[in-house]
Amino acid sequence: MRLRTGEVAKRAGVNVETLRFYEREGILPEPPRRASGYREYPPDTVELIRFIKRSQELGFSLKEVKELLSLRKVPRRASKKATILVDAKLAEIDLKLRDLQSMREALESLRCACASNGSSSACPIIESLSGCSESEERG
Amino acid sequence: MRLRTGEVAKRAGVNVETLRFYEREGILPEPPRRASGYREYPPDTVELIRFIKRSQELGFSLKEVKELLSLRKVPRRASKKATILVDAKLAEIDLKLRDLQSMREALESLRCACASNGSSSACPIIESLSGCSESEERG
DNA sequence: CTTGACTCCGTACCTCGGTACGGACCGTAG
DNA sequence: CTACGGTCCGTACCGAGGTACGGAGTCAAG
Repeated sequence: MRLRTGEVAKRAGVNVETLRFYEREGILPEPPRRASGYREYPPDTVELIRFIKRSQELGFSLKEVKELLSLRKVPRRASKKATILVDAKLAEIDLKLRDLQSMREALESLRCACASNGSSSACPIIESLSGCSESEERG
Repeated sequence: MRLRTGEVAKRAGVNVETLRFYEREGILPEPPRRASGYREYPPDTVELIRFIKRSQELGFSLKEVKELLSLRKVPRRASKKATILVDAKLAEIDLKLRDLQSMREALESLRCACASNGSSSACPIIESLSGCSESEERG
């Protein structure tokens, strides 16, 4: 049950050209080919692409996604360096989680602000993400 | 205590040109000018820019950031439509939070997998974000 | 064995989010 | 008054992440 480009693209919700693009960029592994040259993808390629797309929505670049994916196939042993990389990613994710959470709270309070009157001018949204306490220098 | 472009840029950690770019795009409001034409920013512009930058790291486009920012100045009354927009954003954020959380868990378990042996080939990372249960059609 | 949809490949092009350039003007320390 | 750095503006360019095009080969249905 192998899939061709069109089918994979349709199921994953992306353009066929995108598959070729990812392959060129080394993000998607080169699939086996028929004699005719047609690509034949294993079905779980669809999940892989969805993962890529979601990661992008979370603010990761393709380069970072590639990194993330490379973690799949560490040799189980001798992966102390991998662990370090994982820890770095975890920290990054935790930061995103915190930021997202405080943006959420800000929006929530903004929603309520329509009910309660409010004459203050300080904006909770901006306050939520403008902090510079923990992590300066991350641009 | 108003700031000029260079100072704002330095404090916010962006290029001076970026300020002009944001202004052109209508993301940053046009600041007052001196007689000479020099921009004079209120100091909280720095927070605003930091907000923009962090939002981008969370996967929001400049267009979305603009939308988010527009929520600041709804007239407190008659903002039922704004509430709808806020709710949409909240849902979007919740989805990001869930995805991020499950990516986090996957990475965490991957980290442990180095200690425990594991002969399975299913990858927790991809599994974490490949789900299609709740929200098909979000590309 | 034709037709129409699908796939191949290379190359060109596109949007987004900036960055850089260059020539003129401003502001202030010496 | 002269430097020298900051700022002005318009325009050109850049990298990331795709997207489109066009000509040729493939494959399954009729």
